[in-house]
Amino acid sequence: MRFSQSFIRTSKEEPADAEIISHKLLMRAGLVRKLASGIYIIMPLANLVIKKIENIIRSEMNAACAQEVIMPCILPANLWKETGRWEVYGSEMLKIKDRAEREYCFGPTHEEVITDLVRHEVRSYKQLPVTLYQIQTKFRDEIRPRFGLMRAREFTMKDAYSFDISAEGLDINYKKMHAAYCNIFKRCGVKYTVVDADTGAIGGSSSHEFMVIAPSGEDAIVYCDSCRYSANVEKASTQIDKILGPEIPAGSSAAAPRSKIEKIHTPNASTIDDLAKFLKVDKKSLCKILFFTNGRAENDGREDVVALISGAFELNEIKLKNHLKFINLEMIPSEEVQKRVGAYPGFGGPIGINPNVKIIADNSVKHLSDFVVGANEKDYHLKNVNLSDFSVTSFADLVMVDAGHPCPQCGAKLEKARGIEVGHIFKLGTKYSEALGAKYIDEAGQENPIIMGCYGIGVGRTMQAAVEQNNDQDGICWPMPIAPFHVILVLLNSSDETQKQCAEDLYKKMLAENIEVLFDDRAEKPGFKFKDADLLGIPIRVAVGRYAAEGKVEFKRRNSKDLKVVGVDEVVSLVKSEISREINGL
RNA sequence: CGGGGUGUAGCGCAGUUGGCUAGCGCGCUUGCCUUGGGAGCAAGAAGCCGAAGGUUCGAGUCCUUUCACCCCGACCA
Repeated sequence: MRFSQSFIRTSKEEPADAEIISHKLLMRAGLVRKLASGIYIIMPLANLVIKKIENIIRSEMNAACAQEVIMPCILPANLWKETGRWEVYGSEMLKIKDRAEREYCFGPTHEEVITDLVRHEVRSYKQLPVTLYQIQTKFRDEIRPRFGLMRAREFTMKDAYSFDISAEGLDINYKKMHAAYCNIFKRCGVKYTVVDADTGAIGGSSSHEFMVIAPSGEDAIVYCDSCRYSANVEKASTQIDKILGPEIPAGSSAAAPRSKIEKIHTPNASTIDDLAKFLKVDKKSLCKILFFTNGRAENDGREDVVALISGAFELNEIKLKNHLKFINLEMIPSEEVQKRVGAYPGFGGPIGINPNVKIIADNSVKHLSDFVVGANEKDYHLKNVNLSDFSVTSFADLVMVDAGHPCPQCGAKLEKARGIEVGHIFKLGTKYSEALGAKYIDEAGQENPIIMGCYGIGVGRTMQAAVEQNNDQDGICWPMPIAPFHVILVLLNSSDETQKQCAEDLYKKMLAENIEVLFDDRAEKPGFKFKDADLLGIPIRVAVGRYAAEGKVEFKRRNSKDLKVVGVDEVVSLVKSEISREINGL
């Protein structure tokens, strides 16, 4: 490609609405353009990168025996109503109607469609297992799109679905996909880590996320250096007894009140920190109360709950939401807490509240004795409270794990980092096959639901994550396997006939050798071209300049300061060996 | 959806005690000059001042409504 004829539009000025480095670089290097909030045009250069990522994905999927299909992006509503997700997915789904007022959505994910396909095509165990995938445009009407392709509303996703006759079969497929994903991200040249994850709206029994580590990542993860445990904080657990001491066994003498409950005056101490300071005790011995609701109207199935947790921890709302099986979880507005729950915000406690309100307690509460709770009266708390003083509806792990907490596996201190979720794999089990009646007949002639897994990769997000991880103050530094071009050939002085002839010859030679080369033949000054070359981040730069008269050119790697002057006749083979080493050697 | 903010040339911005012809930098066009890290000079093109309504002799500027976009939260590949 000749730069002079290309549709590459670079800019030295930063766009006003980009926050993170990769978004700025994507804009400055002319890789993407925004059409509307969360909706982007992929420019020619970015398209080259995306096609490379897609082809890496394809080769690994095919190697894992997955077969590519293309499902529609406009999906009929009835399938979604069958699984109940027409409601559950809610306003994140873009719903549309045709001229006959029939309802459709623009597909946000494809479990329903693929399961519908398989229930019609598969009858016998002999047809299983099978894994299908597609690379296709999705639309999710995100509440807040941001960071360019990082959280776009319209985006390209690779989604794969496996169908098995047994849990063991699913395990095998899940491991295969896990390995394929590792290969894919490694081949894309990004540093990633795999973490235990929450399954969210997709559902299923277990899942792992593939995270590209970057400070700008939207997810927090914790990991353990000594045993390699790692998890999204949404999912992570810890060892409570290492922090609070052993659990107090229910019904034992220790669980019985040791001292009488005592009402204490605690003026203005309405937060855990204030209260701990006021009472001169550790936060551990306090019990925090939080008020939640499923957000529905009073006469439309509203359910209010309170959650209890040791003052030593923060509450993880995702864990609570999963435990309650709520579609929605919101905090009750503090001005309504008294009326709805019968507790006094800031001085709230589980004793004496509205008996219809469920009390969900974190497991950490089992480790507390003679603790402090609010008295449900302004400026008063109760001390010497124990679990036997009120009735807990259910216990659950509700802890938000943080850096420094003990690793759930080995007890070492956990570290915290941020990551960009580029891939997510799920063991779905029979959630969709049962809802849609996707069954097979086994050897004994029995009908059973098919056991499913699903596996997603955000293609555009992976591209941007690669930029987020591979850049410097001058621009992008593409990893070789996904670089839009392998080489940028820069003619430094286009009015110098010797240089020009030399560069044109080299360009032809490289094309003849099938080298992916961008030829900067523009009549610009050298400095201008160097800046563009750095911004675009093409891994190898060959510059034709003042040494052209001696039959020599300059060879430079984007991610190194070293400049080599090499003969025109040897540069092509040098370029070729660098490219093949980095693409095949990874 | 709740909270905060911004809409003026392709991009980044100034101009808002109402006033005459709406400006600056970058980019763009033409010419000259220049060619090793985003050169210089000269000439030029480019704006329904987000949209609609109102107040006024007069609105980019004031009022009302509306739309779009961005940031903080929940959601996700």
